[in-house]
Amino acid sequence: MTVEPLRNEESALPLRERKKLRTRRVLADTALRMFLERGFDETTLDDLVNTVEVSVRTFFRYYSSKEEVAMAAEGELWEAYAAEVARLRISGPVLPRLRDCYANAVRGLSEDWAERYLATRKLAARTPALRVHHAGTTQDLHARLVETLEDELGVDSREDVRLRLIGEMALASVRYGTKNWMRTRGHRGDADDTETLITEVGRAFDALPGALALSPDTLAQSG
Amino acid sequence: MTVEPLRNEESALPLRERKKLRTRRVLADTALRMFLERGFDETTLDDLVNTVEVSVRTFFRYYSSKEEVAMAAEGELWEAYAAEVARLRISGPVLPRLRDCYANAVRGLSEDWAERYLATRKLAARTPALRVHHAGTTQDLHARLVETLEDELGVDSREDVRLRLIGEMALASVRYGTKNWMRTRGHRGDADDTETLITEVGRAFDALPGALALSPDTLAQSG
DNA sequence: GGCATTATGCCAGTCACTGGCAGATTATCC
DNA sequence: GGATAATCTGCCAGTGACTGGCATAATGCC
Repeated sequence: MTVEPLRNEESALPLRERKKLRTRRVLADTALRMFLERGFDETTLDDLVNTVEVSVRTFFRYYSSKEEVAMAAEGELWEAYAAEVARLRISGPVLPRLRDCYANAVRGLSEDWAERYLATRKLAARTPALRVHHAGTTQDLHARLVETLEDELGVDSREDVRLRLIGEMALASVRYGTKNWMRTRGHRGDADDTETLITEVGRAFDALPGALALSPDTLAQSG
Repeated sequence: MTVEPLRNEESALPLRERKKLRTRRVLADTALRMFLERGFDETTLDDLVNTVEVSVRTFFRYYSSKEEVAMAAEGELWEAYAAEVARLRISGPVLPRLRDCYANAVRGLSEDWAERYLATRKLAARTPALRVHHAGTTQDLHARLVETLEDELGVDSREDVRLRLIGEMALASVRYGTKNWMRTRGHRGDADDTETLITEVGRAFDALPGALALSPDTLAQSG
């Protein structure tokens, strides 16, 4: 297995932990590369683990499915977003805070994340199985967000459906802001990719009131 | 295979078509019953096809996956909803029309649908694989709705993100209205289940503006 | 009744995923 | 620095979802 440089300063960790971290990364990076080159369905897990020189059994100790390793970059984002919302102490309107949390989460990710994320989403766009997986993880994230909001606001989401709805709105904004980001970013990989992503997602958040009131008459004022 | 009565008046169809329709239904009904009794993961496809006395190969000519046959009732709803939106000619605010479409779609479904749907959703609530499948089909439905709205409104959803957002809002309302319906319906199967479902989903639609403006200060006015 | 069409069943195969156990590697304690 | 405990990894054999190809059977049509 090719030894790759560590992304952050986790060199302080014990040898065993560093090795595990590296295996995780090599698996995700190699998987992404192979899936993009040959296609997700056309690449078997055997292909992947042979390339990385790891047994199948070991693979499943790092990732719970072929889909998960493909979407590892998105998983990082979801984790960061959930953590950011968990730290939140709310006063004032909730939705703008959820938007801020997203920005903070993205800014806290590692240097090369944006590039990997863009590649991941491109792969998902052409792979039905990954779109389904994406939908599933998004729903899981929604459940976590709502649970956090329940604790923070002291409201039962079964009693007040608005908690669930606002969670959906936030995640919808994330989803379609990201989609627009992918379109604008095209094929190059700029250094300020993350800031563009944050801007696009912010735009989607801001478009929510307009979407709610959408009618043929209001189509003129776009956004 | 036990011969079940036809649900509607499709007796006019040629024999072959009636048989196919019946096989489809027996598969879905038996699957739902077995999954509820023994659990989704614990019931193999072999168990199912042996019970229905159909070969595995034939099963996959009717349903594309084990998940799909389990969620057949939801599939009927999604089809009806998409068809209803496709018939829509919009003037005035879009969101209330999407709510009406849902009501019309539900009212157009067959007599025993509500009972099967409730059972389906209960099963999905305790089966991770089905929750993922549900998320996936919802996303597919969203794509169809947005496409329809694009045609109807003459707007490109890539240019105006509000189209996508309003689709998400509608489907979120459907999702959480349904969740509340399941809670209120509990275990019995009333005759007016469908109207209660429509009412609950309507409530969720109406809660959207309040969700958008949600803040600790507005928590008092629930719904 | 005969022929074209279409549905079904069987077979053999691929691939994702899993439990259990043996062997290797790393951490820890003296 | 060497023994021991904890952990990680690989191998094996298996299950179960899903598929292509081909022969057979049922149905529709005349």
